[in-house]
Amino acid sequence: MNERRKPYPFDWIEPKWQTIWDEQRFFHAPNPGEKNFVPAKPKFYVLDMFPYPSGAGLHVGHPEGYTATDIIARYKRLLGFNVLHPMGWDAFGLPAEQYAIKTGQHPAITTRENVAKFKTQLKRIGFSYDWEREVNTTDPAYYKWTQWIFLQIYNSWFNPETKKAEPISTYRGADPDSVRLAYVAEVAVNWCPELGTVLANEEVIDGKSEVGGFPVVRRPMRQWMLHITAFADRLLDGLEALDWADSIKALQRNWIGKSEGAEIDFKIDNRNETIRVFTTRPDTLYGATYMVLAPENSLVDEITTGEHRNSVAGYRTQIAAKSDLERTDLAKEKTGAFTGAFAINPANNEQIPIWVADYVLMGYGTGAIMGVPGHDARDLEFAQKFGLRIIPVVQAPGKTADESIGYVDDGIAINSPLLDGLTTEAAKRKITAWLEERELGRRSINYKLRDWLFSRQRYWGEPFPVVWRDGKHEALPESELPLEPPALEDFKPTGTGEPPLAKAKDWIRYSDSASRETNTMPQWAGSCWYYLRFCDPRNDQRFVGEEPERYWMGGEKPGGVDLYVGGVEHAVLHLLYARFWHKVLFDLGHVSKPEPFQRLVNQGMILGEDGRKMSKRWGNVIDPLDVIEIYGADAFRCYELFMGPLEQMKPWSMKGVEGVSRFLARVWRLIMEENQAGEWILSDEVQDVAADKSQLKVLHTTIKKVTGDIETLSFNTAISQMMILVNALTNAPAKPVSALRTLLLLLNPFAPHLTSELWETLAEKFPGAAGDITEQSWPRHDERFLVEDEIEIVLQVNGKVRDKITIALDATNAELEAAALASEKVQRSVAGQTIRKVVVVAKKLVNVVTR
RNA sequence: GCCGAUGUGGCGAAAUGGCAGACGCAACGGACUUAAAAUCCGUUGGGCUUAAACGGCCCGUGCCGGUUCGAGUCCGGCCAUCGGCACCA
Repeated sequence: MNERRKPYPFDWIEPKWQTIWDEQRFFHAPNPGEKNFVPAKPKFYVLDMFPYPSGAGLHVGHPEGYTATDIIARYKRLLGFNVLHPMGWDAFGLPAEQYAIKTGQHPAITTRENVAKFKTQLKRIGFSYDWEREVNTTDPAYYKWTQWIFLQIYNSWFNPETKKAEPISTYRGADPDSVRLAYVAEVAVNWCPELGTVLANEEVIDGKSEVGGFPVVRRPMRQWMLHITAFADRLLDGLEALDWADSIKALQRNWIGKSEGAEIDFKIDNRNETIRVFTTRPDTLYGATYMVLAPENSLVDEITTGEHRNSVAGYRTQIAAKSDLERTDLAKEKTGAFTGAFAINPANNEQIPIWVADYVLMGYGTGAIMGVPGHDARDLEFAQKFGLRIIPVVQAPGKTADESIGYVDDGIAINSPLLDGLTTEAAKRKITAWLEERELGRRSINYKLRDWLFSRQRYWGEPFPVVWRDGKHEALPESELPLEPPALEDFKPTGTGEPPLAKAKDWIRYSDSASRETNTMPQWAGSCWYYLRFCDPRNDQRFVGEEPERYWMGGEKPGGVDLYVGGVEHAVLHLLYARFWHKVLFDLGHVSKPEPFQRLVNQGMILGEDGRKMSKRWGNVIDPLDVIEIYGADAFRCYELFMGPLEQMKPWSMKGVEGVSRFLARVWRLIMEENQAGEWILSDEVQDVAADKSQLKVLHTTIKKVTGDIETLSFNTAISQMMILVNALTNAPAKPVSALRTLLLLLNPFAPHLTSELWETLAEKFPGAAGDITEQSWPRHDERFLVEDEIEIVLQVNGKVRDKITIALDATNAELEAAALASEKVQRSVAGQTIRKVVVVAKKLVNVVTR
């Protein structure tokens, strides 16, 4: 596109203002006590999920949320807030390491290059970040504090009395290592041979690695774990007071997966041992006709009797050989093997067989269940396949006992001497109390949430500040932080499960008697607390200064960050992990708030023009810089949000960008015109005249709507309303400069370059508005300009519109009714019918009812 | 299977229980132009009625029912699409 065809000269306006903003530090937010800090202003902390700087650069999906937050940031500044709006880099991670393996280039170099690229792109869009607060998780000055926080976690335990994290020194037990919030355990991990690392459950999708899609197998390994499950209840309860979408809260609740029930001990027949099971339906105990142990349950070997040893061993081998994918395949039939052993049902002392089956998972509950085929779909299927007894013990409403087999909801207890006639709820209470009295069981709560597998066998991550001595781990002193990873030539996995750091023999050797931990932390670590570091990013004494933390994370609500915007893909893990760390830091007194993020919004994905997910494969990826080249950054920003509601998934459309670009050009031409020489000069039509009544009405309607819409993040309708205003002003022979200035202010958060330039141009000819547009105040609407003397009233007959009349605003209901009945069209519609009722809605409508 | 979200013109989408489709795109017509682009103005849910215009009428927000003077919006029951979890006892 050549110079002449640009709808307005964004190509020089945009770089001009970006330079001014940078040089004059317009968007730098000083901390309390620093120069230019204004204590009287309220604070607003608006945060984006910081990106992983990949080699591919930004695509149009990233800036959607970033534009939304930037509009909020600019709007809040005009409203007189101290705004914290930072950006940084979540730069540890696999791609840079994989690239290093392929090319030998150190991940730090790749990361530096990618960060530079991302930063250039973000700056080109005109975001008002305070770049002086930029952080990078791979910077030793940053991960020093990531390691420090790990030590806080390591040096804490969860006190069940106070339900809080406390320093390990307050623990009175014999073995503190057994209760630390960071502990080492031999666990079955998701080992990915291809990546040469273990993965968290969350990083495994359908038995394959989330990154790369490589096969993942189960394998026991010694791993660092974080005891997040201790906080399950608080993570659950804390959701209540947060302004998050219900759907996101539901995802977290679902992930935590709290279920209440009972543990029940079944005595093994002829042995002095019991099998403990967890059930949410203790009321169905009389219907428990068999038990099942998970194949990995260590009791299996002990109890299996002679003639069944071969079949059980065979079954367990067969299951062990299966991948996770095969095991969780729902379509398959139930399988299992009888152990030959029996247990005693504590309710009725009946002997019931003990089976092994893979539909019972070792990782949930106790790794054993009581089989109640009458009222559990899985147990029913299993019992039917293996011919086990099925007893109905809960009667479904309106059904016979036999018809109630397979009924899994609440009903009335039957065939249960102690419980007969009780509702499910009452029966649960009674049987639990009965079991507790006899010490055969107890109330119990189970969670799906597992402890967080926190170690990775990688190079490009934070090393653990831990050394091993005589087989025991101990923390490094704080003075040795940051602990930097060793320089390596070869980043390849060792293939044995030993991390790449194991290759750095000198580095590992800490002293004659101690050696360093060679695992590194997962990528989640750095992002668990970056929002805190932004408050005080250059502090080298503390992970965040107390005063900046209290100021920026302050406020009346429990969460400190006022608005957090990012992709829904982080709805569970990142947000749960960050909340967990935050609660530990809160308990230990390091931060002032119990929750990190008060209001959370997930932006929807942007699809390609073909309606498919953007991907290289479809060739439908849109590069923001290509769009900006043709239409400018302001048009790009506006289109990102004009497309539709922020949270919705929606397809990209270049035609749509063009439409928005036309709108901005119309704004430009409201104020500017081309002279004979083809130069843009201030238009003669811009005059210092008062806006007329209709202009004032649309202007103030726009102020009101845009303000309300920004608050609710309804940016698409805010832009629509500004289009209406511009359309209304376009044909005015004289453009009142006051109205234009208001328009520019309203549009400024959306199109900051264009409006800055026009504001400056207006100021040259029309005095009275000193300073840059970003230094002005947000306009307020005046209700007086919205009301009219006369108002249009809709006349309905039986709910259908028949006529419209214009009538005085203050017309009484009686006058409205009279006017409606006088309408010729209404009379025609009601002719020959009896009027039964007339509904009058003041200032809106009159409905004449004849039925 | 469970949980959640969504369903409105040719397309992206608007609509405190009160005129369905604002605004934008696309399309069509007009003005300007030698011409095109750009720009400006106008038309645009479907159908019936009418020679045409004006006017009038009917239908229409995934489907079926309900509440209401009045339902895209509230309630009940389905269907479809997308997302999450998934043998979680």
